[in-house]
Amino acid sequence: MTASAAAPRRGRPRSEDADGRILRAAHQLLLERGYDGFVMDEAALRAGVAKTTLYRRWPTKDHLLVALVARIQDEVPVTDTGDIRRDLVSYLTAIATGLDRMRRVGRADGDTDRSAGVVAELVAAAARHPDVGEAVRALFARRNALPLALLDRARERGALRAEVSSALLFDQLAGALYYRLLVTGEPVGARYAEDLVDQVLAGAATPQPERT
Amino acid sequence: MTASAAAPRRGRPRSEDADGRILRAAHQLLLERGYDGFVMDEAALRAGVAKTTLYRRWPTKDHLLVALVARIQDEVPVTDTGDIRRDLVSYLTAIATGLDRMRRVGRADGDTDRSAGVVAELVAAAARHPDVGEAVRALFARRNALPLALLDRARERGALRAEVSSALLFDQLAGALYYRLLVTGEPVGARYAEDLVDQVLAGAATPQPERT
Amino acid sequence: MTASAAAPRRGRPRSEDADGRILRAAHQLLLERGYDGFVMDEAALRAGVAKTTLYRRWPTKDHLLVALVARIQDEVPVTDTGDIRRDLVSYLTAIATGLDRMRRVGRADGDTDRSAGVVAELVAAAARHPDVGEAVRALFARRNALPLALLDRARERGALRAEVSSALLFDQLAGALYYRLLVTGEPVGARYAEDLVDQVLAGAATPQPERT
Amino acid sequence: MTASAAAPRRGRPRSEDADGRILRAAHQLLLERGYDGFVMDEAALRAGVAKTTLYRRWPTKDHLLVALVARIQDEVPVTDTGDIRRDLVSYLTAIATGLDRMRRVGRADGDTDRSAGVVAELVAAAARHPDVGEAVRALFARRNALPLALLDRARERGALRAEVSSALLFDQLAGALYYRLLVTGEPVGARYAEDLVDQVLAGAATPQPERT
DNA sequence: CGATAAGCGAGACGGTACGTCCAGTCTTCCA
DNA sequence: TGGAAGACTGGACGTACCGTCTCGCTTATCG
Repeated sequence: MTASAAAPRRGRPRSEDADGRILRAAHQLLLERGYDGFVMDEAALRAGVAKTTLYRRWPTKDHLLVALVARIQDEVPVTDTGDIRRDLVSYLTAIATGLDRMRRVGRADGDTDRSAGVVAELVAAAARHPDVGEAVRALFARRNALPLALLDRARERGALRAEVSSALLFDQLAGALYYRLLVTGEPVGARYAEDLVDQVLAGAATPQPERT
Repeated sequence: MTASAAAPRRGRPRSEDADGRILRAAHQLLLERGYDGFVMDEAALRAGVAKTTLYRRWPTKDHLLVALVARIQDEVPVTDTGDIRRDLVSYLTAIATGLDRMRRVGRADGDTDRSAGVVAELVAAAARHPDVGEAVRALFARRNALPLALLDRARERGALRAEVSSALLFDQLAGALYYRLLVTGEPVGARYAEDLVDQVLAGAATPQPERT
Repeated sequence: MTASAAAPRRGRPRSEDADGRILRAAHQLLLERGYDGFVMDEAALRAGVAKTTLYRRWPTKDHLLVALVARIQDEVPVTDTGDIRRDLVSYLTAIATGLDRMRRVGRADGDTDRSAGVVAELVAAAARHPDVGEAVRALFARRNALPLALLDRARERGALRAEVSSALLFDQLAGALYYRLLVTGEPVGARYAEDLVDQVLAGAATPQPERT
Repeated sequence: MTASAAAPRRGRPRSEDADGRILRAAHQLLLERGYDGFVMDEAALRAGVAKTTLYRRWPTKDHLLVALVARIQDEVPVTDTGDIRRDLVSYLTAIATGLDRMRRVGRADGDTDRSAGVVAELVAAAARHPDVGEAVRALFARRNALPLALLDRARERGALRAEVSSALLFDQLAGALYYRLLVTGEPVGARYAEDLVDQVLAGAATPQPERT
């Protein structure tokens, strides 16, 4: 009962085979060369596909790469054990690992550079094309839906204060991670995730009896 | 007793005049055209300087622009009124305003795109050249020193809990801002800054007597 | 029985139209500005063609200009009236005229400089790139085939001594012309051509009865 | 009896030491790199001299190199044994050898390219600057004075026909050599010199009794 | 003997062209 | 009409190298 009423598509249909080959080739090329070194001609060549075919599917290199990364990074596991601290830590650790893998893309093994690599370029790509920005934001909205729901549930069962905004809370957590990755370049490991969660949950201010 | 024995500088000294003209021209050009539209030839032309003179000072367009922005964005006012909440809010608001100005650079007035613009490009630039990354991180280290000191003082006088890490706390605050700007593209205004500070200070978890 | 099985040429063929426009524009530009003043950007601009299109066809400014001049200078008329003296004089005069025109290329009208101009630059270009040298030599081989044949015929019918080498003879004639043009800069006119031919034919030595 | 009345030169005199070092360094650099690869900065560096010092002496790279080559190539031995054939052959052989040495300048040993190398560039240099052209022509006038005198003497003593023009005769000889070197790139060896002289002296035309 | 004039080393500077790179479009032939 | 191949436009980039200029300093001669 797929709604598509046979959509009378005329002419030769797009090769689905090509789609796969392109994405596979693009993925590997990105891994080898990084964002800047990723060249459309080369991508087409490796996929055994004409450049036209690339551009028929994605209007821009930026579009292609954002789509590609969206595909790769889509799954972030969210567990709900009832222990909000534990769930958040494992979630953040997963993200941190993913980001760190992205960061190393296109680098030689010994490279100790702390810069943000591909992630930064994607952010820039989003900045260059409104629609790519839209896509990236949609991607993140989707990705973040689960953890946000997790936070909501935690609040509902009384593990979080009633006044707490889930969105804000999430910003504090994810933001710190991305800030480190994109801006200060400091490492983000499991330890950091734990400390972060602890401090976020506990709050920074000394207890204020009258504020209760 | 400064060891520098006057360093007998040989050859024609670099024209400080040129430096000024270049940075001024570059600044304006960046404002008008944005990162992508910023063209070295044009920058040289406007500064009344040969392109070689640009490249003698900065090996790359990325280098030049990062240096330029570093110059522009260097000053972020930090007040210390003794009321940590107030100080943080005003600091974050100042940053948010600065970022928002950067974001609009090179855009037509009516442009409603929520993307990160120049900031994202700078982050990407930092990702492309290790030395630019280094410079950016140094810049942020310098910029962040004052607010970090502010947090330290607040903790010392008992306004913050003793276990709180200033660095971590700062990440929660600045991170959230940058995350919104660079990734989700949601607006960051004064209201957001206030809510953020409140929640960060108060903590998310419900009071846990036994955790004390 | 030409083996070339139609070579199934794939992809977009090179625009012959572009070829024409380029060569026409380049020709005019060379006439106006001379070798040194000939600038690739300008040539592309005038031809209404991207610079890459130029470089796809000729790897270098030198290559382009040599090809261009080869095209322009290809035709040198050779007459065979049976009177070898007359034929040679008219041939040499034609060459001299052509060279002289080349020499004036890119010069203001009143310019009295006796230097070799474009011709010299072409020779230098040939010296800079082995393949250009090859092309130039091939060009001259083609150009010289006719006059050499003329000399051969003259010898066969007894107008030249049997021992005479056509190649050597040709060197004496053409060489003198080029030497004047390129090295000493003295003018080469019709009068000079006549005297040259006379002396070459007559020989320099006093008759040596015993040498017969 | 030099008219120069001590020319009251003021200021610091030019260092003759520098002159020597420059020319030596330039010579070697030219040999190593050829005309195109000869770079003023490098020449100055090697001579241990400021670029200014170069330009104070020669207004242009072309000027410097022409002066340099003039210096190197100045001496061509002319013998006068009374046997005009022999004298010419040995003279031409000497020139041919010199040219061939020039041709190989800046080339790797195995290089089989037949192009004219430095000689051609000098000719082009002469074409670019009127005064360099003048200098080159003066140089050749000086160089050619001796062989021309040789020819004159030969004619006077009856070894050459009375009507023969020395200048023209010389053009036939030297011209052929330069033509081969600069244009056709064919080798010029001792054998060629002999054949050339023979044919030039004998004349090409069959004896024409009535032309006497 | 100090003023003056030039030479010199070092290196920045202006200028200008070159050749390259790459994104994205267009044209041709083929399935 | 999709696709492969590859030429094409467009535009910036960074480089190269020439010849000039500006420092601070040195070396001569003149008054």
